Amino acid sequence: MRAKGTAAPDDLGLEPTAPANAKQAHADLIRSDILEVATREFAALGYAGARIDEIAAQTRTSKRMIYYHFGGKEGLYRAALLDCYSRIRAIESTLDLGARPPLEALAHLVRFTFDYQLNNADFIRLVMVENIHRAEHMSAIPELHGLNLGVIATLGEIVDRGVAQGLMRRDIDLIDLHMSISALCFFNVSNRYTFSILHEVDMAATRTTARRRETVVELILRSVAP
Amino acid sequence: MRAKGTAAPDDLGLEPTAPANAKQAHADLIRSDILEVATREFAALGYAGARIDEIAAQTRTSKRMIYYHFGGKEGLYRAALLDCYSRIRAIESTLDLGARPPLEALAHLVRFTFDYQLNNADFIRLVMVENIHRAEHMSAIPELHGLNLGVIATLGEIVDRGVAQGLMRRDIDLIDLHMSISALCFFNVSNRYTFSILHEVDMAATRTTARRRETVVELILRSVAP
Amino acid sequence: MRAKGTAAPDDLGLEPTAPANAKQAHADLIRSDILEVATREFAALGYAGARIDEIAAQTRTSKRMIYYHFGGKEGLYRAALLDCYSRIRAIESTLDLGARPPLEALAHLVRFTFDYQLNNADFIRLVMVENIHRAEHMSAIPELHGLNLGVIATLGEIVDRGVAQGLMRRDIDLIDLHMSISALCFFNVSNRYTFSILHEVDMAATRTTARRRETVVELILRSVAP
Amino acid sequence: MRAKGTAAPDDLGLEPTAPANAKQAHADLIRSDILEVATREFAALGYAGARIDEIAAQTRTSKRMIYYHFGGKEGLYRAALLDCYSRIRAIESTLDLGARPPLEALAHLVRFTFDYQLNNADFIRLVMVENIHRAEHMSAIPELHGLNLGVIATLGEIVDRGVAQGLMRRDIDLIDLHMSISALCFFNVSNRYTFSILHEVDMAATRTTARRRETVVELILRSVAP
DNA sequence: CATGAATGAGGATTCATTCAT
DNA sequence: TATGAATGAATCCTCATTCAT
Repeated sequence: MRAKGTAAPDDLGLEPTAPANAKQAHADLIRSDILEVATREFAALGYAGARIDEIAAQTRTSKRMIYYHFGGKEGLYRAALLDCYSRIRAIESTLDLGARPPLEALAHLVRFTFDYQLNNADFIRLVMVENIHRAEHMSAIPELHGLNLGVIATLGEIVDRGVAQGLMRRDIDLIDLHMSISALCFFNVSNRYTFSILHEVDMAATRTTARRRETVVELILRSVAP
Repeated sequence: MRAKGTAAPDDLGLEPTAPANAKQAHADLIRSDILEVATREFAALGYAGARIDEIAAQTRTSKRMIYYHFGGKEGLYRAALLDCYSRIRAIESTLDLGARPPLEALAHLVRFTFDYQLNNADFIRLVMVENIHRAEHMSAIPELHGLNLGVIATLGEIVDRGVAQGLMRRDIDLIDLHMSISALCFFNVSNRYTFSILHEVDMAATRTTARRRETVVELILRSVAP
Repeated sequence: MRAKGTAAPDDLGLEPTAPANAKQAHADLIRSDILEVATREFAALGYAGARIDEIAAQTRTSKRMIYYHFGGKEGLYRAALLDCYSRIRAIESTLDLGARPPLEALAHLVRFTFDYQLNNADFIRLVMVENIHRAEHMSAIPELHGLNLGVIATLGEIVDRGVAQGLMRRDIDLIDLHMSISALCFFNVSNRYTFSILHEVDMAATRTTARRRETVVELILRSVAP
Repeated sequence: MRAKGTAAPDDLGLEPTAPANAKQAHADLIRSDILEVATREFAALGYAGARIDEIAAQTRTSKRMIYYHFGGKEGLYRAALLDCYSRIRAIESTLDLGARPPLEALAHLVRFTFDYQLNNADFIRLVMVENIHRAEHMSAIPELHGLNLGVIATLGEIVDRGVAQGLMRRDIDLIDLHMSISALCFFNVSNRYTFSILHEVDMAATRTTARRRETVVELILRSVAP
């Protein structure tokens, strides 16, 4: 399908190398511009619903550049997906939870996760889109395989300390715990629209959101208590 | 535009009336057939990704009949959505939770929700699709507005009894509680594919699923404890 | 194309025979009902633009009846066309112009034509539709061939008297005269919309119309003056 | 929806700018080609009756290009309409009637109008089609609003001179006069087919046409006489 | 790199008409 | 006679992608 082997997608690694020169820097800007629009469009309309023409129109460049840099619609979608995951992982790695007491660290992690997902709805929606497609695109991106193992390790350190201090149960399954945190934070954004209609409430309201965050924190803290 | 006699989508109401005659019964069968296929296709490919041609090919009727009975792609999608919600509501109303002790009733409700969503992945995926589209189709289906208020009421009775018996906290927010249950059950199905890749586990494995169900039950029970 | 030889179209002769019985009378009512709607729809949307479904929906009967009585879309269109022409001919034959002085008779004929066309815009539009289709449907309706020869004859009597009395030129071509009358009256209705836009006036305004009628009368009278 | 670069319909303005380059020149040729065929087809079959497929088949390009350049059936129709009106206006502006004596100028204008309409039957038919649709497409083309006011002005100069020289009545309404000219010339083409059948004559015959032209000229001249 | 033009393969939708009861 | 259901053959339109300059 893709014409020539544009190496572009592989350039989207997690550590952006310093641009060799001004030309490369410009190219990076163009890529960022396109990716930003693409993320929004794929998140808003799904993979099939997004339009290359529309994405190009919202960019400062032309449709031709999308094909040049990303090879096609699928390449663009994959790049957007990888870009989103790269961002969150980069930020997560700066959390420095080791310095806090275990329960506080856990609460902090939950709040961070809650807020990040709340403020990055397009990322959440992209993950939904990907799940609808049974993660077939994600499967093809090696960088994403096991990407969250680092988060699990971080969680492990917190739990280890919590158990050692008698503040947490001994039989906590880390993946289970992470899944609970993710589920409770994710749903808040992912199902906002249908939930609002089914219950005739406004899930996007700020007050609702603030209360919900604390509910989630407490839920998680209770779940790890001995 | 369409002449008469195609109130089909409205016929998908919650109380299916007995077909007046053999002809109508046949039409109902055809509608069911189409809806079943449509649900699967929309769930698998999203709204834009699903193909009317493909849906028609998988039914016993022709593409033309889809337009006759449902008016078009959007009408079909809406009908599928309403059908899914109607089913779950119908089943929920038979749970008879009032006969059980409060904590057991709550646990039963959680297990039922968990299993139903696990066994009706297409429904879950359809809800995801709808959220990607900001519930714009759902908004246009009056029957769905406030549909879950009944579930909230049921939950309220359980909590009332729980509080009265000193088994539950006094300050439980019903919608919050319902949201937690939904989130924990939903995620399990909705994010199965991406989660499996990010953590290099198989979320669909039966053992994993069984353990997860009990984790969720315990999480909820702990959350309501005084 | 048409299934069986429904004799219906031939029944639409110019002299409606007295209905043999109540059943026939009912059938006539149905035909009238359908024809009225059909005339309006064909006039409003053209032959191809009119919809059998829509026409049926506006009648008190069903689509099936259109096929039963008129055989199909083309039969219906032809019947509507014939019906319109039959009406105008029937009315024209009651004008009794012979009793008036020649110039007055001519003026009367012009005013009648002007008003009739003004008040029967759907008829005018149907004639336009037919001309767009190069009168191919009309060609197939024998009753319409030479239908206006009677009007020409009437005009001839008036002119003969006018010439005899020295009130009109000797070299008047009757068809030419009739065409001028028709043209001036027809245009008023047929080109109302485009003319209004091109000249930024409202041709449908009552005052405009009244003045225009007298302009036309005078134009014709001047044209026959010796 | 459509990305950029397809301002084609707007390019059909009255003053065709010189194509910037060879590529654009080619595109203009293609647009002309399409427009020519479209005018013919819309004129022959009406708006709904014309087929995009058929139009495409008669051009040197593909159906896809029609959508690219004109956006769709309606855009194509509008472009054809605007094109026709632009042509006639362009030609009218070269008539140079000011150099002739008033009655001769008027006669010349009538003959020109008569001949132009006779030789551009597709234009006339397109105007009919537009009137059947109550000029809804024309309304949406700003360039056409008040387009004929220039012709009225030209007519005004002639009449002014005619009145000054005592050759014309003082109370001539310019729009009325223009309407009479238009009506008499238009009918000749527009109602050719039905008129021929109703009167069993051949309105398209050359001799008939030549005589009719002089009849119309005389009619108009008589109408302005003092 | 940039841009307008071009394209084939599909995809949603419509319509006149017929059938079964 | 009346009505809902059914249908095949179009018909309009869209999309990802490529080409020429």
